[in-house]
Amino acid sequence: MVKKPKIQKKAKKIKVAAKKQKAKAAPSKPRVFQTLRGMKDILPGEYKYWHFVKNKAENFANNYGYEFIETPILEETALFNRAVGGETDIVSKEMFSFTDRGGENICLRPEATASIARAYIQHGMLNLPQPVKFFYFGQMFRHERPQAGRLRAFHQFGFETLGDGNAVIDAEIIFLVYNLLQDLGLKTSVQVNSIGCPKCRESYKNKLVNYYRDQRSSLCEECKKRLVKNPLRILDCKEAGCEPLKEGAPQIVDYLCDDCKNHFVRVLEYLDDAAVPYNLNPYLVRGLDYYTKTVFEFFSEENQATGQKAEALGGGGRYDNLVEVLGGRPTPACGVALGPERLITKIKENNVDVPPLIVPDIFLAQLGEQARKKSFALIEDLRRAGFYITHGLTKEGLKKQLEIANKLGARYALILGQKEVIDGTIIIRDMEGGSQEIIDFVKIVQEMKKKITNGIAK
RNA sequence: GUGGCUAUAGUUUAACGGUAGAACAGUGGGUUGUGGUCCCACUGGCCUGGGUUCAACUCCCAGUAGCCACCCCA
Repeated sequence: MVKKPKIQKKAKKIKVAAKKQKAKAAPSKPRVFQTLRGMKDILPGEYKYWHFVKNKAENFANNYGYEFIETPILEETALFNRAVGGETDIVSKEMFSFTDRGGENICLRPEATASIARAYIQHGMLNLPQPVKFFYFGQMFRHERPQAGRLRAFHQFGFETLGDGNAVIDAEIIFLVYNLLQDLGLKTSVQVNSIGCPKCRESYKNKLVNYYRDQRSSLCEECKKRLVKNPLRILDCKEAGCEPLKEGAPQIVDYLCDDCKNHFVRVLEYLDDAAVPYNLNPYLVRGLDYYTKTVFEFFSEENQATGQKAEALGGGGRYDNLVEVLGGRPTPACGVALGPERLITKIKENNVDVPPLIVPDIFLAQLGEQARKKSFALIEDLRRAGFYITHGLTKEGLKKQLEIANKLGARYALILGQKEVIDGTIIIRDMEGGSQEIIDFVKIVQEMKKKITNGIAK
């Protein structure tokens, strides 16, 4: 390395000093904050999509008899350890968990089913008529590397049925979600599998381990570990060495016990009867420990067609042992979760026609102080009469106000100026055609009722 | 968590080792009582920190964030 001449060094020093002084002289602006990684604001422009999805989901919940429930976002970390499983990815590497001021080990919930099972037990809901059916919608948190459609703070909504082990329940949930997705304008397909109960799964695991042990050398490193820890997951692996092997692997459906097999067959029969198209996927293994018997995932259809690797729009299954694992009485249950962010992405991609949020029926424009005062009272009258109304009370000039009315998409503008105040009249302007009529001020509410209930609006 | 790509007005973007132009949006005006078209003007920007250089928005490094792949799932 060449040493710099002294003069240059000196110049440098002066420059740095100058910079420092500049920094002092001009007090730096406060820094601008931004959302944490993987978290985002839902802005008004985006909101109609959220309203669309949430609204439809809530309607389905009502129609299918699911009651609304909200559980806290913070829970004891141990809850998920126990329910979801300490070895699962979600718990072992994706939880926002920390020790709070009281020394308690708590976390932001990574999913909702565990909380719902907890609530069911805590509030003695086994004493309610069974099954108990819940609908939830809320934020979940997973500390993952974010990208489109995978966030650290994201939403899930879902349907859970506790207290009934009948296969109809599984089918109904799949059917419900299938219909909901269609109603949202999304063509989807369902993949279904059964992973049996702990008993038959155990015997299947042995078969699977035997099969793979013979080919151990072709397995990837990860799968060699899985062979011991969680052999079912090997079926999920996409490594070049592992993937082809699953062709010859024993399939769990062939090893289900009578009870599990019957259950699965019945689920499929119900789906057939309801004409829900589904694909049997013997390799579908869900990543949460609490699942038993039926498991399923929903994908958008074009992803299947193009073979593009798809994120699931939703998934779920039966979890007959969860309540017991969490200290409750043995209680069969089944549920599903969906991701509104992903649904919205698809809705946009498919150009689904999403209705705008409330558009004002009426915009009231005013000119002059007297008119403004009179308008203030009139707006309230119109609101009470049930109209969606906005106004330009803070504005001067008609042009400006009509411009706003136009941008908002208001159907009618009411114009109240000095002239009208003196005459005791008001102008109704049809914003689409531009035609205007002058009405007696006292008759305006009645007149608007005529116009707007006459099928033009709402 | 590992690897790759990216970062310029509110948004989408252009150019350049000598500090930046556009379109759309916003504001004001043309029209002080009439919107959606048109015309004019204005506002507003190089993610942060370091380094190389006489000079960095530009090159290098780090941080941060976004996107992509893996992992996994919503």
